[in-house]
Amino acid sequence: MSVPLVVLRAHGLLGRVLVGHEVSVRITEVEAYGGAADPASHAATRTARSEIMHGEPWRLYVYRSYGLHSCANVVTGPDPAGDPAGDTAGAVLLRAGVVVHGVELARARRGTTDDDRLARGPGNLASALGLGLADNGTDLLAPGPGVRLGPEVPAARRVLSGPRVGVARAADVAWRFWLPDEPSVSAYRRSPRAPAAPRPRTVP
DNA sequence: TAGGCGATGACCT
DNA sequence: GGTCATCGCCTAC
Repeated sequence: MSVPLVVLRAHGLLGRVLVGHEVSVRITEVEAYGGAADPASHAATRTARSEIMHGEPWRLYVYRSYGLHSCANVVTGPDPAGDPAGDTAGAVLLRAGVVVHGVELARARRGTTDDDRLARGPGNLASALGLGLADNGTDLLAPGPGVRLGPEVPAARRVLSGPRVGVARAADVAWRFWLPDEPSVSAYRRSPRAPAAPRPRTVP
């Protein structure tokens, strides 16, 4: 079985720079979400909000969580190899990063001077970049000012993976990826609504 | 149209 | 470790 496109895209985004509103972040942690077949994905139910996930790849999908935090995703587009219908609307949630440009502005937006925590967690990352619902649908590859992705970077030599944070469904799918030895990577927390984790068969 | 939920994060013990 | 703020969506009626 081939690796889903969204997982390849998630790996490719690690180490890449996302330029926001006068702040740039090097991405250190991501989560992959499949399309209709992934019950944890917003694309599992096709609604007005998730419609963008079924559209063009490399668009920014911003949604609001708990009424307080904005979370930013990169739409990866259909995966013809993964679904004969080509209708697996994948997206990669940007979970954490390191501010590499505009640190002062990011500190002001976040209200902290702890640089490791400026973009730690999806809500904080979006906050540091100044991303909001107004940025939803932005073409991340379009040249010029505005939110966009920096150039591709060589694949990371080592990428760690684990279960996705905070999801109630498909909570044990290890589609969370992060770079080792990065203090900006957020801590794992299982959703209280997720069923109990399977007991590991061997102790590492 | 009303009610409930959630891909969070900060704070408290 | 646990609790809770807070509001945009989604679903059911």
